[in-house]
Amino acid sequence: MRSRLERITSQRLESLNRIREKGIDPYPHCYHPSYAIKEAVALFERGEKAENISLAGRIMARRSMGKMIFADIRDSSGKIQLCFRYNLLGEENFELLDEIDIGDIVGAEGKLFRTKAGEITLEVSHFTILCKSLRPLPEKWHGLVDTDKRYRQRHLDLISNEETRNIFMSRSKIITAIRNFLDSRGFVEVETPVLQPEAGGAAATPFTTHYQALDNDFYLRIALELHLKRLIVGGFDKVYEIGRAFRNEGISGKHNPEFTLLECYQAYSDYTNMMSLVEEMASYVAQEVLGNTKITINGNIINLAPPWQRVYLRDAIKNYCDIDFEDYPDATSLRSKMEEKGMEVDPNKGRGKLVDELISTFVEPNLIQPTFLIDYPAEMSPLAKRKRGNEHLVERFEGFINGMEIANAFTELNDPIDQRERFKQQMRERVGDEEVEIADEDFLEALEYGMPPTGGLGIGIDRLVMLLTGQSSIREVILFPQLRTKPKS
RNA sequence: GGGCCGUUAGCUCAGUUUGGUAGAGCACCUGACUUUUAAUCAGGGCGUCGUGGGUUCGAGUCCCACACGGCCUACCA
Repeated sequence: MRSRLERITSQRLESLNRIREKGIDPYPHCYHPSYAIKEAVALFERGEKAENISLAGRIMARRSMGKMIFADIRDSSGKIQLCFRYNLLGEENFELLDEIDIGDIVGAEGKLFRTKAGEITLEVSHFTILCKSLRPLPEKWHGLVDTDKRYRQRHLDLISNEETRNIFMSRSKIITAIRNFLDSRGFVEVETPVLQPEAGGAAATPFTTHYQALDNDFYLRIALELHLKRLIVGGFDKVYEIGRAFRNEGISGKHNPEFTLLECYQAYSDYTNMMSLVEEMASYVAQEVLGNTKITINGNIINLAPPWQRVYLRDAIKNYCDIDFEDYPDATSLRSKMEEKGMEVDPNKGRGKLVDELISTFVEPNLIQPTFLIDYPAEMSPLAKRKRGNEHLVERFEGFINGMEIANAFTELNDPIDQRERFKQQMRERVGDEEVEIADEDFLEALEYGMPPTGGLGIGIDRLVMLLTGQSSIREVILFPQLRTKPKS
């Protein structure tokens, strides 16, 4: 027994053969429409002549009236209605329309007019089959809804759902705007290795791979930091990289194992300069992409315009959970205080990770308006420079918007002796199999040549896109999010 | 990793309470129609009910296991 799908596919294959029998190539090599659909519509609306124009796109709907057929086609710019008339096309061409289905891609020439109902429409004088589609598209009212299919078959999601198209158009515009912003300020974009002998620059579990040519196990990078700082040593005073980082950790609505990270470093700067950079960049990007620095999420109006609120981390934690981390100088005492508060605490966590837990549990959910948390405990941040006047703290901030961490930045540690000591301290204080910063000799040696005072910044691009497109799942802003392999049926 | 919910036609969904021949809309096929636009009208056929076991005279429906997905939770950005 044949399924519906098999019937439809075989009907379309028969149609394909009939097209070939007429001497027509159903898969021609190219077609050059004179306008994108949106341009053609704009032309017509301005009252300019729109005759002998050509358009191309996928057929999304078809309404046959007998001797007249309406069809909607869409290209990446927009949608337009085509009108095929028997007396204009002639019998042979009009009958060829029998072989054209929803989902096929066509080119059409003719002139634009406005129908009685007021819709701008191309009256087709000639058309060309550009690609025969063999499978039926998802349903026209609801589109493709099933999340599993939407992520696995993103092409169908993009064909069917305008919202999805808009999100990824926005994503592209956001990244372009970031590049424009940084380029205009004299930053140089670079590319550094994804495959690394040590996974440094953050504390996270890396993916491992084997480098055949070197007969060595390698890691996929978990951050961009160390190589970029080596470029600062090399004299690139303003550098950035937008690239994929990989962390072999949980998958959730806010985490994809491979994610896009922006890191930028500016010599002769400190973390206060990076705060200004973040504020200005975020509001520039929002203005460019949304035309506004105010965004609405979950009914909250969030204003990205500078200045963002600045709160000392110590004060924020005191404020939201009444713990002053300066009263607890080691992991043991802080852990018992947290347990006293009824928290279940992983005994493998060091003091830095414990403070991090206080932030994410008590503070982060409350930071809806853009907020910088400032000055972190030194053991949380082995790559950051100690705070002027308080050696237990480092000059670091994280930027939060809508209860989500967006940015992380510090005054970069450029004292090679302290840097070496801080790596050692990480290893010393490591408890169990806790992930900590790995000492990277190439990086340490570079620092010994001298790195100018430098401000550094990391921004999770996927999360920024979530924010600017109003999405609550990271999978909605990544074209092909990580999913388990489906078993073969 | 843990908890809850879900998986039925190419797509969107009913049907599961109370076991008794598998349903609708879109899409598709045939016919009518030269201003439709969720076109309309008449007719048509199409299913490994996620997978594998079990209970039963009989399972889409009840039970067990597994797979995949969603949300929450845990680690992290």
